[in-house]
Amino acid sequence: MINPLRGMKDTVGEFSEKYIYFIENASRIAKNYGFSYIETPILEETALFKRSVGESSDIVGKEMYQFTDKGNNDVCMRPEGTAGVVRAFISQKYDRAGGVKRFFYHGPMFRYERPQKGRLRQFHQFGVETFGVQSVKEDAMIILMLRDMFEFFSIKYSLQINSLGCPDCMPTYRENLVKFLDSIDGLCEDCLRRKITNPIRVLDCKNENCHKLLESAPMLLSNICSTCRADFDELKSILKSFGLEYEVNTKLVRGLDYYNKTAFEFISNEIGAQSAITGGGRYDKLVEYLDGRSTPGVGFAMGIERLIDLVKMPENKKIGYYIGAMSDEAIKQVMHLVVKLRKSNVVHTQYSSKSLKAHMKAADKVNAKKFICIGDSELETKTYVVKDLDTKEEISVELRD
RNA sequence: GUAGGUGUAGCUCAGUUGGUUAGAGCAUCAGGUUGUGGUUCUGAGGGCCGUGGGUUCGAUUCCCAUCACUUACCCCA
Repeated sequence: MINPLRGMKDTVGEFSEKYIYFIENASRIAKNYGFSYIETPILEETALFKRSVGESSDIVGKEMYQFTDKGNNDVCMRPEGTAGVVRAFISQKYDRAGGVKRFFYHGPMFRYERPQKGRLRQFHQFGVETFGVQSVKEDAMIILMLRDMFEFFSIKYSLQINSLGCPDCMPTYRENLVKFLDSIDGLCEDCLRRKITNPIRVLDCKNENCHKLLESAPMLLSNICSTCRADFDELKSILKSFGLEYEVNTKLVRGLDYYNKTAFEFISNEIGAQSAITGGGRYDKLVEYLDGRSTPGVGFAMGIERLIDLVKMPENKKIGYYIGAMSDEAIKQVMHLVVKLRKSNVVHTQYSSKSLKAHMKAADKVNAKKFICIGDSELETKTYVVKDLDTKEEISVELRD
């Protein structure tokens, strides 16, 4: 027997029902907010992710499905969605055209990691990206849209926000932080490594000892420039005016190199260790890094497998028809009626003749609302009965060839 | 890579202090005297007890290895 690869799952059964429901409704809400659908290739040049996500991140460093294709190109399967969308934005020359573009996307992403709860090697993200809006009002609007989505799906969350600063204030802060880190002893192994590769992430360490050592570390938020500060204050005041609760987490860091200014995470405490169900923020320099004309950007990505268990589906109502045959002669007649009704209804049927009782049981199983059964007497009288399985009402209908 | 947990029917799990024919619930299928359902009753099918080796007269059970799944660390959505 051939099994699926480690960390790969089939989308079937209850998961597929929920998946479709999620995608349809998240898409609908995104459209209400002015986003339009974009789909980019799963396979991209490896350089795209090295330059955008950043070589210091584990994603690029050791988790990419990377290989050389038959044309000798260094390619990899996308580990995240933003890089591809930004690449497409530039490829379409939207950066030259100017103006505002809003996109939403969804689909599989690939990271070669050890699978655990809420983490697969092939997983699915839903995300949005806005290009060409410098105002932090867009950041706020995107966060408000997420609130709409989570409310629609009845998902409980908490929101954390932070500002990562900009190219004017971040480098200075980073230097100060490294100086501070050099001055202390006893950091864990991971932090010593992070000090070199991506010092900001030391702040995020879960090791208790490191936590203590970092209590007197310089904080990002108290070192950002006046522009960043003003934007962050405006973001907070907008969220407040919409009654959206948030927590400022000065240690919140995005794992991807391209983020600046606004960073946020939606967190659930009901799903295990991988509690971040959505992460996002601003990336004003990314278009430029990827050789486009400088264009600000902001967006988020949600991990669908992480939040799908929290999605509450509406109760399924009885819908459509069940049509059964009670004699072999009636099967053909049933098939004709089934095909006719399927032009505008969900219709279930079976190709074998069964007792009326057996058919009714089958109709209940598929949750049909209307029930039709055709046997010898129906063929003889040229009429059949449509029974409503909710109201138990029956109406007689003429059987035509 | 590291650490813990789990592998028995399609699914969820019992069980065997080592012994002939391995159980339950759910699901599936067929019936409950000629054609009115959702709860019920009866019956049937379905298992290399994860794989390989060891101990033993005998292993699904004990020992070793291995693989798979799972949770957690790292990282991230």
